[in-house]
Amino acid sequence: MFSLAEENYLKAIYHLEQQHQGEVSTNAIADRMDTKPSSVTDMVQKLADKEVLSYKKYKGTILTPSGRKIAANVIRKHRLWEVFLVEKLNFHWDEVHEIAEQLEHIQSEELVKRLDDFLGNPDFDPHGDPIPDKHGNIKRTEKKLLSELNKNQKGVCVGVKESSGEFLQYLDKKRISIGTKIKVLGKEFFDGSMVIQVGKDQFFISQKIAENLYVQTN
Amino acid sequence: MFSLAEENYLKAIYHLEQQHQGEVSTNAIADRMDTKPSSVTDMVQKLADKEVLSYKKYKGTILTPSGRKIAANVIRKHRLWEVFLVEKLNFHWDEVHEIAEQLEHIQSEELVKRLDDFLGNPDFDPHGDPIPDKHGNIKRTEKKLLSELNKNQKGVCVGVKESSGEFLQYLDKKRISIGTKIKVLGKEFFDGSMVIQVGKDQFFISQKIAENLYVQTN
DNA sequence: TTTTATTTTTAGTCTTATCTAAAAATAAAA
DNA sequence: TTTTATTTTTAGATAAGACTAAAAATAAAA
Repeated sequence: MFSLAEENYLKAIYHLEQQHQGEVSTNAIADRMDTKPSSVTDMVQKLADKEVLSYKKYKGTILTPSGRKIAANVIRKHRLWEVFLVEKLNFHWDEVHEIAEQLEHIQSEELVKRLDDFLGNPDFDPHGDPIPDKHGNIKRTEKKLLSELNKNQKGVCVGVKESSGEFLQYLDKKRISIGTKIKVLGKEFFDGSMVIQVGKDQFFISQKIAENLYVQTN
Repeated sequence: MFSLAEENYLKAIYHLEQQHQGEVSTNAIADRMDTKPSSVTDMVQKLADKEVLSYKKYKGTILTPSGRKIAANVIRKHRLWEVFLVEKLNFHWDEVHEIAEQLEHIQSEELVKRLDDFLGNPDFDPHGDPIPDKHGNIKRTEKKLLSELNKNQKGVCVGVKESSGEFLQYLDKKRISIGTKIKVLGKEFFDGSMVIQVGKDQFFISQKIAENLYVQTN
């Protein structure tokens, strides 16, 4: 059994691993968790003893498979609860994070199973982030076309299919570039057009645009 | 803001006040919370400083109105979550206590408000216990113990005093739940045992059973 | 390759909530 | 009313998780 603090460390390290690929530095963890590096060192040594991560002094840490599974399960619960809050309690997608941050620590496998079923076994949370399955596996989607995304899914722009000047100039005007996050707010099935969110701007795009933008959804 | 431990103390003291009417002893709190009396003394002094209860050495403690309100709110959340678990996630009424014990500490007024609406503003939890309103007021009903009824009197089951798994499972076996009509066919004054009618079944129950079932007679 | 800057760790302290053991107060019994 | 038993409190210790300040290791710059 892991304490609330331990779970939060594992979760933070998991997320940092995704971003930076590989070992995570003490300072990076401290930054993300808003604590001091010395506190991180203490905790990381404790978690290394529990064999949920491997740690070498001054060399950073990396989760073990068992640590990764625990972290993924916390994230699973977080995202399932976010779905509950938005879909069932009608919260807005920007109001749910802090509450889910508490709910993610409720311990009951049965509860998670039933909640998952109650919500219709969703694959994504309200922000479009994928929900890990009970084994901690995330459905890792390779880059896809923006046009393949559905309502409420989110992606990061990783490339373009067509690279004509007109198209790239259009993207510049809309402030879309490699690394830009895009969220699908609505999708019209008749003509494949979309309403998307880019930064704080929301606007309409045609299917032709959406079919020429590669996004990554994990 | 009160810590998880503080909330649990307030809740325990609240329940003990109901039972014993008036000041609550240090030992009683320790018993209920499964801690040592010395720990209780420490916490009670701390809570007295915070003015949620009043405490005089060796004389026991009693909640202040503000302490009582906080306790009632924790109980409100506990019972609302129990309704959620049973009504929405199809848990059985003997499986929900421990999970609700965790959920009751989630901090978000908005969440409670929306949960309450989502559940249809229930007045009672799955065990028949009343759910305090947002001000901490409880709708007090005229319930009595089945053991107080005499031969030929009738009542409707409205709650349980004990809610251990064993007892709830016994009731299931006998097909007794909230709303079930019960008629006393016979009562043995020597040991308080009864013969009762539930639906078309007639059977014997011990005094211990009768003392843990609440009924309403009007 | 030194020197300087940055990162990370260690050592020691603090708070919360718990415990044990002993002392003090209250209640019960002789 | 004195003695005995019970309850409650105090004193001191411990564990988790955080902090500050200083030391050690690594990385960057001269």
